[in-house]
Amino acid sequence: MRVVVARCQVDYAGRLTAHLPMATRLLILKADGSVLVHSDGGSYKPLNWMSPPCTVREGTTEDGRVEWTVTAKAAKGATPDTLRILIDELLHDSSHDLGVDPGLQKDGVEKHLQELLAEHPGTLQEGLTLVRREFPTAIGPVDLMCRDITGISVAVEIKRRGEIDGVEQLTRYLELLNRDPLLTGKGRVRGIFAAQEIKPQARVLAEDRGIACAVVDYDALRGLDNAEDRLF
Amino acid sequence: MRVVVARCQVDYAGRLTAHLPMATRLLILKADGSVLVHSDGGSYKPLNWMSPPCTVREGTTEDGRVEWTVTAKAAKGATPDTLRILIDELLHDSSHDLGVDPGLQKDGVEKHLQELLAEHPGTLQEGLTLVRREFPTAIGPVDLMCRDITGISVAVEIKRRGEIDGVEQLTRYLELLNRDPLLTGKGRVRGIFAAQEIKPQARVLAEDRGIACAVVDYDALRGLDNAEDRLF
DNA sequence: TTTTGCATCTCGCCC
DNA sequence: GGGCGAGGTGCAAAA
Repeated sequence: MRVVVARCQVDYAGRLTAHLPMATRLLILKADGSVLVHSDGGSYKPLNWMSPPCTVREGTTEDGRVEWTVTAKAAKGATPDTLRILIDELLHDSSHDLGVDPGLQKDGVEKHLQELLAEHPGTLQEGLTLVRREFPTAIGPVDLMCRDITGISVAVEIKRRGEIDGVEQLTRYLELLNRDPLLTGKGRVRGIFAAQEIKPQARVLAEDRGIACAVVDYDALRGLDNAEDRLF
Repeated sequence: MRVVVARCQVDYAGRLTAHLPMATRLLILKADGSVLVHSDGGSYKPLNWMSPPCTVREGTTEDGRVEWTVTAKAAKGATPDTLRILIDELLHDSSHDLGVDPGLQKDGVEKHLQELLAEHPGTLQEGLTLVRREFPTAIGPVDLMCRDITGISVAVEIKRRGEIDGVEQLTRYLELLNRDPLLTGKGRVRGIFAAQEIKPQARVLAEDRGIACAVVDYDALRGLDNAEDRLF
């Protein structure tokens, strides 16, 4: 990895064109050829960049300044994306051998929430029992298929943040599920939209379509789980 | 901006928990307190990070190693996100004054496509004329509201890539627009789904709902525009 | 391999 | 400040 601080000007041409006027920035050249251009603010997104696979060519302009030309591997029949970095003044330049990174270990995303709710469907609605997780349909799997105390089927869609498109998704599932006589024997399939946070518009749309909303407390669910673990 | 290369171990606790085992990485501390942890590969996304606003506190562990604790500004009533970086060996450490960045100038995204189609609605369908761009409705603006040769209103949704959620969006608009007697005078409002590329599933859904699909040639439209410029 | 859907998404616009 | 849509989205699991 090469780390450079330089006064530079950057031009990108590809799916869009973008231009960065001359200013001091941090330039990172990774081992795979990818390049990042960072300023001293903003979030993790660089001002400009080139994703791998790509190649960097170091050249010199007519007036003797260094210019890097980063070229992406061209897609079939298209002009490849290019990033031109014109360097006016080099303030720092160092290279480092980082080796291969062992990678990130994550925990606590939607899958985990689904596991916890599959273990404790009763927290969504009194008496609800699990039929199966990832219940397959022609347009994709329903997160949880359950049955309520009266035997009616209940489809549960789980999101971390409940927004309007999640309600649309559940609506499509319900439309399809309600054509299946095996599921509608005891009455029309109901829907529950479960999320750690449900946006107002999503709630309105869900209620308008007769879909129940359930706000899920992740920490409390994890607590339930740990409590049971201690019993066995 | 401080640039550090170090053998380090990183732990994040917040919306999820994540752990990075001890390895050599690039650490960037920006002027606003934000921190990025990069490996020598992947794209522009860091392995781990903390977004501003946040603060960094440099401390020492019992065994004498340096540890940075990055704490995000806490959301109301929630435990704040934290990032702990334990440094085993410092391989590089330098600070640089970058100043304020003048920022990125962009050109050529969806807005431009919308402008071009607003100029040339006839390329979507013979005889189509523009009523207005960003036609307001209660659930958001319709990209283009047009009228066809028979006087029927036509709502156009424009996407760079046409996927299923775009069809859903247009469907919601049409549902609403068709309740307005001012628009339905000459017949039900029709929909056109316009994109540079339309995914098969989106096409099927659109046709199932009586929505026409239009694949847009961005370069050809730009050509039309330039040709007209030359006439005046 | 391509497609699909989530993300500690980020970012910008408009209310 | 919150909501919503777009992104040169990135990313990984599934098909």
